[in-house]
Amino acid sequence: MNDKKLTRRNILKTRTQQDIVKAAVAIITRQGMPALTMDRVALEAGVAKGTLYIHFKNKKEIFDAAMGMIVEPLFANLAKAIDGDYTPLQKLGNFSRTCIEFFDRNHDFFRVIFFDRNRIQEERKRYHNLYKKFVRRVADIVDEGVREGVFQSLDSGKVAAIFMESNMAVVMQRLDRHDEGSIDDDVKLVLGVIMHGIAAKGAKRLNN
Amino acid sequence: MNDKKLTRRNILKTRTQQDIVKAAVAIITRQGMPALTMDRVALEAGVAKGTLYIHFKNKKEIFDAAMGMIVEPLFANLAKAIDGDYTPLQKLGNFSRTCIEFFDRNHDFFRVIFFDRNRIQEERKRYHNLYKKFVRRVADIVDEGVREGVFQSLDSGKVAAIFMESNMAVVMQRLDRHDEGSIDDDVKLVLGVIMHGIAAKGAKRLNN
Amino acid sequence: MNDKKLTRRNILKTRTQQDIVKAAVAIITRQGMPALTMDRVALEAGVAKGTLYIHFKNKKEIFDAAMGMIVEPLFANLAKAIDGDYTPLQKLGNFSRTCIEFFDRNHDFFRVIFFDRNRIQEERKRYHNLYKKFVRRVADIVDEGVREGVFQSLDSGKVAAIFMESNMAVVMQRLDRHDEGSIDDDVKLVLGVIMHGIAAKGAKRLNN
Amino acid sequence: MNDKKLTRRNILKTRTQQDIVKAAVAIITRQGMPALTMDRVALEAGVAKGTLYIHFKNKKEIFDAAMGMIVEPLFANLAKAIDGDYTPLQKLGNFSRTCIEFFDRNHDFFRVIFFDRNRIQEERKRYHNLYKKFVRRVADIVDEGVREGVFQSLDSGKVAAIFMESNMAVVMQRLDRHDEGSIDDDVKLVLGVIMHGIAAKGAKRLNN
DNA sequence: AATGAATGAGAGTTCATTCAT
DNA sequence: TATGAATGAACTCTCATTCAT
Repeated sequence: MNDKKLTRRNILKTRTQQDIVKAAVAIITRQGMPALTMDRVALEAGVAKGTLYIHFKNKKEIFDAAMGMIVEPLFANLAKAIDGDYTPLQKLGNFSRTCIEFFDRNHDFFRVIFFDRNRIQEERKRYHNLYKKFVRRVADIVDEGVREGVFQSLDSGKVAAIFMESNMAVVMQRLDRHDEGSIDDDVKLVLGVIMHGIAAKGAKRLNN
Repeated sequence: MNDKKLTRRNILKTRTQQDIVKAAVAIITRQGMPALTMDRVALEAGVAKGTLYIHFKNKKEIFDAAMGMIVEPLFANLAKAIDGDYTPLQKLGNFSRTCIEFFDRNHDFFRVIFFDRNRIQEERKRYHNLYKKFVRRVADIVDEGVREGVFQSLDSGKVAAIFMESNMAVVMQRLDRHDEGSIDDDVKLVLGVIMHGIAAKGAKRLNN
Repeated sequence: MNDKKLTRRNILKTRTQQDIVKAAVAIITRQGMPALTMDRVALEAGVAKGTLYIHFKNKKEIFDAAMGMIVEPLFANLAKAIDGDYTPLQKLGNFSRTCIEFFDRNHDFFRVIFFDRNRIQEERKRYHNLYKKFVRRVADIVDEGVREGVFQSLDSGKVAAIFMESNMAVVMQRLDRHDEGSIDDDVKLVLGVIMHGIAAKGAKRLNN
Repeated sequence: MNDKKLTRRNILKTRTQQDIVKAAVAIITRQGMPALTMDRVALEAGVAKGTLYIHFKNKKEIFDAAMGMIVEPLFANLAKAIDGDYTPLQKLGNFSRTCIEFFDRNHDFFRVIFFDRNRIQEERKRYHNLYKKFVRRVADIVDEGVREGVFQSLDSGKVAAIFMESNMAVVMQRLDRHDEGSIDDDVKLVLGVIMHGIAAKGAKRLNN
């Protein structure tokens, strides 16, 4: 019993500590990350500013705890999704489902992170709008291909987004690896995957 | 004479404006976005701080101009890439090439934007590292599939990134559209595209 | 029994109080006076912060007790040194010995108090260095006088320090007494004492 | 003319800069060093807090400037006093006079530094009082010696202070040099100087 | 058009002190 | 008596913005 109490404490720490982290999450969710100031956290958590420093060494630790509270479950679930005794294809499926479910569950939070409803950083809004415009135009291309019978009939907006993000995936891999290899090869890679997927050539199709 | 003067003035004004924007880009590139302060921009541009406010309404406008200076060419090129008289497939290829070329050309800038070389905000580093860890684990799954003969042999790191970003693409579409439709369907969509691509079923393969 | 309990309590209370005071002394000695915070005292003493306020009214009282613990013995010994049945000269000798012995015994503590080993307040360091520079220069003057045969051959650094502090002694007496009397007279006083001492003119010399 | 202006500027810098330093000096003088906060300096100087950071990098620089404004002249004069073509004895005399004059001139400032009229650090007051008590007791010893005909008749308070500070001079030399040499020798040194001075044995007395 | 000193709100952090348990 | 979480004022420092020159 005492044990349980202690364990609980260890996991959730103090009520106040929880309140603070929750406050941080709420602020990020409602106002965006740049709004995360110690004053606001204290106000939202209903404690004095000094109290924050009893429970956390500094702002970074509060931020980390807030991110952890949101994001850690994702990574935990993701790990579970691909660690079991599954075929590679099943693993990809699990991964995909876990991702989508997770962001669905936390949509308020991530809508802010990604599209930031917040005041200050609305600079991105403009680029977000431009981005959306291009998604639409790529979707038009997809629709065009569907009409011409060269593409399958799928949700063209989502397909367009997949295509664009696939390019970004390759771009970021190049950036991160400091890889300045053949652009042609990477274009072929993206196009190949988008057009024909990664399934082995003789493999039978997934049943949808 | 007056004309000349005016022209000169216009050029000079433009020059100063350009200097300021260039300074902003240089600071972001070298020191990261949180280092973008008016003081630093003025110093880098070789003008007084007050001068910035003659040419730009506020910091946001300088930031926008800096982003514009970098990003606008991308959107212009992207537009060119898909506006001409091409087949849908060619358009996608053009789009892909334009993207990769562009980020390659501006890799210094975007490495900072994406991976945030700077000191203070290294909070993200942790999440970036977690992300990279998962890319590696998904790449392992891909390799596993290759060994089992169910996936083609491709750069598994890039394929993993494409897969993960494809999921994010769908997630963000859902977020943006406030679409809470069937998760299963979206999992199928992602898996379908990743496995078999979007090419119409009878279509002949791209030649690589 | 109740007696015993009370006694015990009294001892325990005293023990805790002693622990606190010892902790304060240790912190000052090791880390300097600005490091003397209630948190650190509590940690060092092995009690909770609130406990400090049971035994002492406030920080000042802890500081006073700590200073007292160190300095009181000096004043006690000093009193003993000059209270007995000695000649004036013997008293001065006792006084001198008591002083030097005392600071020797507590050198760690006073090196911090005087020379401020700590980081933050290194402002003083600069003035301390200037002071030391002047001690050296005055020592050079003393050495010069020795070579010229007008001064005795003594530890010129210590003599220089004695001379400089003698001036400060007079300065502080003037300050404390709000004495704005003849500067010439005080210069003569210092020079007279430094050159010929205070011994009555006919008196025979101390034997060294 | 422009030259003069520039020179002036270089020496005195901006008016505001002067105001700030003066404000710092005033605060130290009136309220003691711990009262030197940026808020108070700004208030006293009649500028905004942010303005302080235009003219000084941080608090330390303001403090240094304030100390410099007061103390630098002393060191400059002291240097002048001992650098000229004087006999060693004259140099000591010049030094002494410079010291006393200087502290007389800045008595307000140094009374605070030494005896601190301020609230917070009144801890020292107690020790200052103890110190004064001992000066009085040593003065009594001196008077006793005078009556017994072994000491000359001088201002016994100042002589007592000189004696006590001479001991401190030796103590601090020992502390600073980490010198743990013979205490007896140092007692003899102090007593010797106090009793007979440092003049060479055959030298003729100063004329007072 | 250009300057740069001045502003002032607000940031993160520290710490002596209080008080319910 | 002992605890330690909570307080809140005070601290140093940053920075976008204004404005007289």
